[in-house]
Amino acid sequence: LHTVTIKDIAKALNISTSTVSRALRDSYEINPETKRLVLEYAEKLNYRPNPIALSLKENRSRAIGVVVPEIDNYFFSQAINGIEAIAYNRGYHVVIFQSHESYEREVVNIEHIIARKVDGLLISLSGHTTDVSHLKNLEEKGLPVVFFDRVTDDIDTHKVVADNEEGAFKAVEHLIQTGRKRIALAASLPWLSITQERVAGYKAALEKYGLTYDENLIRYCDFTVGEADKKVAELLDQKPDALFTASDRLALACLAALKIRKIDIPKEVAVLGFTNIKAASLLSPPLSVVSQPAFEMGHTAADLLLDLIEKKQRALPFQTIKLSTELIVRESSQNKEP
Amino acid sequence: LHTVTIKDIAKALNISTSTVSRALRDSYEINPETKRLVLEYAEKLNYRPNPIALSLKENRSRAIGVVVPEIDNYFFSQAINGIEAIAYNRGYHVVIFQSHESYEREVVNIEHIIARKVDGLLISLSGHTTDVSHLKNLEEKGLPVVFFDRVTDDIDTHKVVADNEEGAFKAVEHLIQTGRKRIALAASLPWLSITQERVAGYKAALEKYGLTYDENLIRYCDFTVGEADKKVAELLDQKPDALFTASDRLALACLAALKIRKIDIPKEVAVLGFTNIKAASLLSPPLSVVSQPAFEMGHTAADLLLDLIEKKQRALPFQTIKLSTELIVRESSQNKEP
DNA sequence: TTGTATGCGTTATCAA
DNA sequence: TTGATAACGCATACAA
Repeated sequence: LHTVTIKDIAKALNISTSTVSRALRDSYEINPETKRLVLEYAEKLNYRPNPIALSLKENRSRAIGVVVPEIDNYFFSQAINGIEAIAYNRGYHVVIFQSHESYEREVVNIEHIIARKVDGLLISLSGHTTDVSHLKNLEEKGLPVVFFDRVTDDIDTHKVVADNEEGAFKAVEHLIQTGRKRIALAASLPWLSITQERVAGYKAALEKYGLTYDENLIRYCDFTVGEADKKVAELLDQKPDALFTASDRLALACLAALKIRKIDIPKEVAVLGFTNIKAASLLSPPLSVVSQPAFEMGHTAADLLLDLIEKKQRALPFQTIKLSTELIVRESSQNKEP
Repeated sequence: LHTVTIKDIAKALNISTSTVSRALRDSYEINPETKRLVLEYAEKLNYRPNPIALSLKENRSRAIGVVVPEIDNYFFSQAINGIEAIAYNRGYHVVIFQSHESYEREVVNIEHIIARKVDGLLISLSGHTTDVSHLKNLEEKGLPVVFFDRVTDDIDTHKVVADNEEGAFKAVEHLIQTGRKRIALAASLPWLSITQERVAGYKAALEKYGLTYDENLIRYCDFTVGEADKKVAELLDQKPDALFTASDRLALACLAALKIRKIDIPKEVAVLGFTNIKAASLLSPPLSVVSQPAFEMGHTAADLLLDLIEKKQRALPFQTIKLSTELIVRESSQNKEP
C-alpha cells in the first residue's frame, strides 16, 4: 500500500523536500509559483501526510484513548457515540479499549494506551478496580485524563458524572409518593462511585419521608451470570413492595425474576430502574426509569479532554461536571391500585 | 510524558543502541551477560518499545480499522465486542469509525483509515452507500478488507454475513405455520444486502406455502425520525395479520405503533422481529425474534482479517462466510387464539 | 526563497 | 559479539 510522500513530490518537481513541506504548510517564505506547483501536484497525486511520521516527530497522535468496561452496554455505547462525535469534529480519532470489568485487563489497557501515545485518556473504571495506582500520576506525566461515569475519589482530576444521588433520590421519592413503603435496592458493586451515590440518594429519600433504612433491603451484585437473579430472589424474600434497580442489567434481571415468580408488577411490587433501556416504554407494564445522559456525558467529557489537550489547561483546577438525570414515569407502572 | 527509549538504556549501560535492540529482541548473536544486563535494566525502567516508531519503520500499525453505521446499536456494539476480543488476543488495537449511515462520512472515514495506516479494515456499509468506488482496489493496493453484515455485490472480496434469507424464511414460515396469511414486512433500505436477502427469504416462504406476494405488504424505511412509524402505519392500513420487522429499530417502532393504536398482539397482529433486542422476552407479549450472531460475526470477521494480514493470504480466493441465525419463539407471542 | 542537515525511536545492514 | 550508519516521513534550525 504505497502512498505518496513528500519525497515523491520533491523528486518529481526537482525541488527539496523541505520546500515541499513548507509549501504544503502554506509557509510565508515560499515563492507563490512554487507553492502553486506543489499544491497542484500534491492534489493530483492525492497526497496525504503520514500521521505516523507526524506522531513520531511531534510526540502526539491526534488520537484519544477510551477505556470502558463493556462496549456492548447501551450506556457506554451511547457515551462512546458522544465521544466520537466531538473527537471527529475536532480532528481526533478514538481508540477504544474494554476492561471487561476486569482490573487486570484495565491495567494492561492503560499500558497500551500510554505506549500508543494517545494525546488524552477517557476512562470509566472497571467493576473490579479498587486500586487506582495505575491511573495516578498520569496527569503529572503530561497525559490529560478525564474520568467519566465511574470515577474515583482517590485521584484528584477532571470528572464528568451523572447526578446519581439526585437520580436515585427522585426515583425513591417517586416510589414513596405513590404509596410504597418497603423499597428494595438492587445495586452494583459497593465500591463503585455510582453505587455509593445511588445508595446515598436512596437513603436520603427514605430519611426525608421518615422511612427506616433496612440493610436487608439492599443487595450488591457483581457481574457474574446468575448473580443478579440470585440477589433479586433474596430481596423478594424480604417482601418488598418496590424494587429500585441500579442498572440496565439489574432492571432486566429483576423484571425477569418477577415474571418467573408470577409477581404482579406494579400491584404487588413496583419496579423502577436506573437505566437507559430503549424498550422501557414497551414493557408491560411500562418501566419507569431514571435515565442517564449517556451521549451528553461522552460529549462533555470529550470536549473537556480536548480542551485540556489543546489549550494546555492542565494547570487549571480540577473540576467535576455533574449532569442531571431524568425521571421518566410511565403510566400504570407505579400505581399501587388500579 | 517522557518514556524510556532504547537510547536511554544504551547510554546508561554504555553500549550501543543496536546492541540494546538486539538484546531486547533476544538475538542469538549476543553475549548472555550483556543480554541479562539489558533485560534487567529494561525491566527496571519498565521499557516499552514505541509502537509509533515501529509503525513508521515497518509501515504498519498493529491496528485494524472498523467502520460501522452506528456504534450505539446493539447489533454493532456486540459485533465490535467480538472484533475487539479477537484483536486483543492477537495483539492488535481497534480504531473505530462511525459512518452515521452517511455515504459522505463513510468516504471520509476510509480516507482517514488509509492515512492512519491500519493493517486491515472491517466495514459494514452505511445505509446510504450505493456507490462503493471508495472501497474498490483497497485489496489490490495491499490493504486487507473484510466486509461484514452489510456487504456489496459490486466488490469481489471477503465477506462475513448472517444467513439473512434463511432467517427471514424461518420467521415467515413460523408465522404461516401459526395461522397467519397476510404477513406484512417492514424492511430497511432496499439496496442494502441485508434487506434484499430478507425480502428474498420472505418471498420464498410465501411461495413455499402458496401465499401470494403482495407488494402493498412491504415498506422500506430509511433512518429519519418518524419514518418507521409512518411506514408501519401504512402497513397497518393494509390490514395484515402479522408483521415481520427487519431490525431492532423497526421492531420497536412497530410495537409502539401497535400499542398506540391499541391493536392486540398477537391476536389481531402477530409481530416477529429480525433483532437482537435484549428485553424481547420481557415485552408483553414476549417478542419472537430471529436473532443475528452479532458477537460471532465480529469474531469471525476479525479472525479472518488478521489471518489475511499476518499470513498474507490475500491471494487466496475470496470467501463469503455465512453464519446461521436463530429463530427464538417466545410463548404466547404467536398464537392467534388463546 | 530554497536547500542541507538533524532528529523523533527503532531495526537492519554492514563493518569491525 | 558489538558498533556505526541508514532508513521510515516529516518538520525545522540553520545555511546559503
